Amino acid sequence: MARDLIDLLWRDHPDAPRGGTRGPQAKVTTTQAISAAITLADTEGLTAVTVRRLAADLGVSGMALYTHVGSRDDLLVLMVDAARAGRPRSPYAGEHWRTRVRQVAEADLALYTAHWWLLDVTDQRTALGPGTIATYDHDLHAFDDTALTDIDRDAALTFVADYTRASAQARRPDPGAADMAEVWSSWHRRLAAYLGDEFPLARRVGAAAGEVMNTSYSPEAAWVFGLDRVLDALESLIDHTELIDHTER
Amino acid sequence: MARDLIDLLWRDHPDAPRGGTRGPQAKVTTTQAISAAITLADTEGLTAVTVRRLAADLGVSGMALYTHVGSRDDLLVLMVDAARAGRPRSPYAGEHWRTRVRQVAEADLALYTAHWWLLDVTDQRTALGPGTIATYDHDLHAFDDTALTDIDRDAALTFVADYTRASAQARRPDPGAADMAEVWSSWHRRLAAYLGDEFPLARRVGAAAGEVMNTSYSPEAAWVFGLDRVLDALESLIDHTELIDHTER
DNA sequence: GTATACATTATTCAGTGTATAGAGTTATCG
DNA sequence: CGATAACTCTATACACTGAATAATGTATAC
Repeated sequence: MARDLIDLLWRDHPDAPRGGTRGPQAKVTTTQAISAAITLADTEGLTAVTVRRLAADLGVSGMALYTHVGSRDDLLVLMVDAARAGRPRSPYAGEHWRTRVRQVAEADLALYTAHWWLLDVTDQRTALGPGTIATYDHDLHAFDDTALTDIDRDAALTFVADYTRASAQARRPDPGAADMAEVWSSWHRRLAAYLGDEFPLARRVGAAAGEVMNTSYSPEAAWVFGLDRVLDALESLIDHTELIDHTER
Repeated sequence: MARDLIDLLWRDHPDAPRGGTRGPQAKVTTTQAISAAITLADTEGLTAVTVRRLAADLGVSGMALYTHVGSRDDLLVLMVDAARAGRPRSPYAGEHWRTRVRQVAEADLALYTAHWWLLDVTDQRTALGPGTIATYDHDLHAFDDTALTDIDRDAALTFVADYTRASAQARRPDPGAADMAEVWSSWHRRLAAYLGDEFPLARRVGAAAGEVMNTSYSPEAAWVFGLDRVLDALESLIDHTELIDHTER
């Protein structure tokens, strides 16, 4: 096989080119390879998703994967689209755009939480996949009862998505967190010596923020609060647009 | 050598451990290696910064770098801190926090624009470097005339920094952009066939956003507009804090 | 029954970061 | 001065990575 990425992304579509019937039956399918790669990435991170390792997990040897997937980069795109396809796109609960957009942001954050490696894939070609497109369409509908132009609607969604991505990045359980703690405990004395009396503000604020991180601080609260700020920002845009819309007609 | 990262970060500090005087004179210094790595990353991207390639650029052979740098991961941290140390931290022009924060965001964006690879380094240990700390301190002072608590001040700065980072990511000149155009031109027909009549909203908005991207649209305008939204969001936080501050005294 | 199409495999190549061992150079100490 | 210790640099080697090639095996189509 080694079909084009676009055809692999849409492999469930009726018009997608299917493999011929001749030859031995394939031990694994593209879909199986992708889901095995996803569970592997979920448990051991994206760096564990090597061709050999994934092939071993599938009981197949190395190069056999290239029959079903094209390249490792293509595999990553397929993984992202499969993950997005699995994100809930249930009908919106609330009537107001604010509750809808909040719903979108929370579904997005939940997706990152379930698959942190999504933060590591930046390949633009994911935009061509059915899962990504379906999600994009669904999310855009959150702004249905606003007067935003198409371009502003896209920009607004991007704004929310970027905030969500940044928040997810901040909440991400760092596998090197233990290492960082170790690094800190062995170096903070020397760092203090280097700092001396300089940068009192940075030291005070950094210490406060750091303590809050390590103790009773709820990332959930920070997330909700920040999201409210984002929604406030969008509200000013949306109200402004409606105003213009009314006055110019 | 192979000093600890913390000592290499603070290598210009008077108390930093210096190398002994014995042995042959070093062909390269840590600082030289870092700046060579930065120019290499600027021109060819971070993936071009391999140990062998950088060593070749310096006229030195592979393993010699480990005398001055410890590991490639350490090198990346040193590169980031050096870049941050070079960011202008001029005294603030305006009196109002809004102009100050805008100044910070724009300096940050300029730094990303000069060194796109900064977006690729996520190592937490950069927080230990003098350049990073000095920048953090400087940026925190932008909120000096507000009543924000230390924790909120840190959160506010993070909010701005995250928006700037996301904007930079969006504006980043993708080296695979030509490839993406090629991919698009060879696949958009097939994609259209797969899409059929589905997702009309996504297609309309996506087309509008895509066209705007390729034509007369100014990313500068989007940046300024989004930054204004971010500042609006902070304003509601700051005003609210001052209100509480006044009433509770 | 033979030709064709397909899946899978072992082998191989060009990369990567880095551990190890050694060679060469220079300041310091007896 | 000569020996030693400290230091830089180099070559070699190892365990990885993604991927190209060619060969082997297997099922369908004619």
